[in-house]
Amino acid sequence: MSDKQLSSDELAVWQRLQTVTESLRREVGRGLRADADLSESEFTVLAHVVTAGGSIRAGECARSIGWDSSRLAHQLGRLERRGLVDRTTDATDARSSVVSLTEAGRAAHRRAVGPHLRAAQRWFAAALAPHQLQDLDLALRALESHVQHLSQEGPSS
Amino acid sequence: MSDKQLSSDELAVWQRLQTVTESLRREVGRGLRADADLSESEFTVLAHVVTAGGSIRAGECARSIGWDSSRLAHQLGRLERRGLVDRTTDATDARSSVVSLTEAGRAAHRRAVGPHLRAAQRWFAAALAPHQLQDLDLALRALESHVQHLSQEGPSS
DNA sequence: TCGTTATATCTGACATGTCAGATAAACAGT
DNA sequence: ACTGTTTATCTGACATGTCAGATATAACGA
Repeated sequence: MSDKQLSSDELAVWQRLQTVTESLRREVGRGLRADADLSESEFTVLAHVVTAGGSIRAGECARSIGWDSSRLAHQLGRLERRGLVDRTTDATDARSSVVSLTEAGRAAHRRAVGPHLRAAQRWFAAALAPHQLQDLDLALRALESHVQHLSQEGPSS
Repeated sequence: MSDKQLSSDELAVWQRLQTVTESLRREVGRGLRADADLSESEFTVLAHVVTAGGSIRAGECARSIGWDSSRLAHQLGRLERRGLVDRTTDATDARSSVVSLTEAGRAAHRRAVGPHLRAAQRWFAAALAPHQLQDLDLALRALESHVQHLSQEGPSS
């Protein structure tokens, strides 16, 4: 389609995006592990189940997080082994499974949400002036819709 | 230190940053695997060795990438098994090991660099207007120095 | 109903990332 | 030289992520 080449400025920003977000993910994940003994991925799943009201079909959960079903299935297996969620087959569609929080899962989420918000404040929000936050949001929205658009159609150019 | 709480706007941008960068990483990585049979991590290591002139001490490589030494050691093990790099002990310091590219490693890097740049153009740069790129860069620089500053001193607030 | 296709989820194999701790060499002070 | 400490790297255990393919159910058409 377009044969424009990447400028060195663009490359530098692209690389900075990678390294900075990777550091952030690592540091915040480390804190969550230390504060609440949950990985970022575990917390994400628990949070989405909580938001859905305590139980949700697996496929819907995967879609809302943005994961493929395999990744979610593995994570659910680990969460189930840890006793934080239950899986039961859906009454109206026996292919589907319904994920629900155990009491321990609810407790783990409660324990994690405060530290998680504080970590986001400390590592992320504290670094940015209001206009920078706004600019960042606009750029991310543009990227978000671009990526969504691209990944729907052809995998290659 | 500061007890400011995260606003819902800030939380939304934080979450968007996570999801968008994760999608980007996944899609670009998928393309690199398809185009050049290299993972993003493998390519990163090869590229840093190339930039260093074809060989580099392991610790310096880890620092330049921003990885801890364990992560690099595992990746080097895999790259060595694939025949893309060699490891030899440094002549001047027997604790240290020197990583160098094999001919296959050089070839793999050559094969990957074009597709990788095109992927960055297609998935990232194509989505952003020049001023958005600039704004994003400024926000990322602010985050970068903030993270670097924080991770040097105390691990907790 | 039967056969085919689509959908929802799971599984196994393997690559990757993180953590704690092992190993070994260099260094510093005595 | 001896001892303790620091530095550079590696290893093993385990959690995570990705891919291909298995399994089972639902949905649809002949």
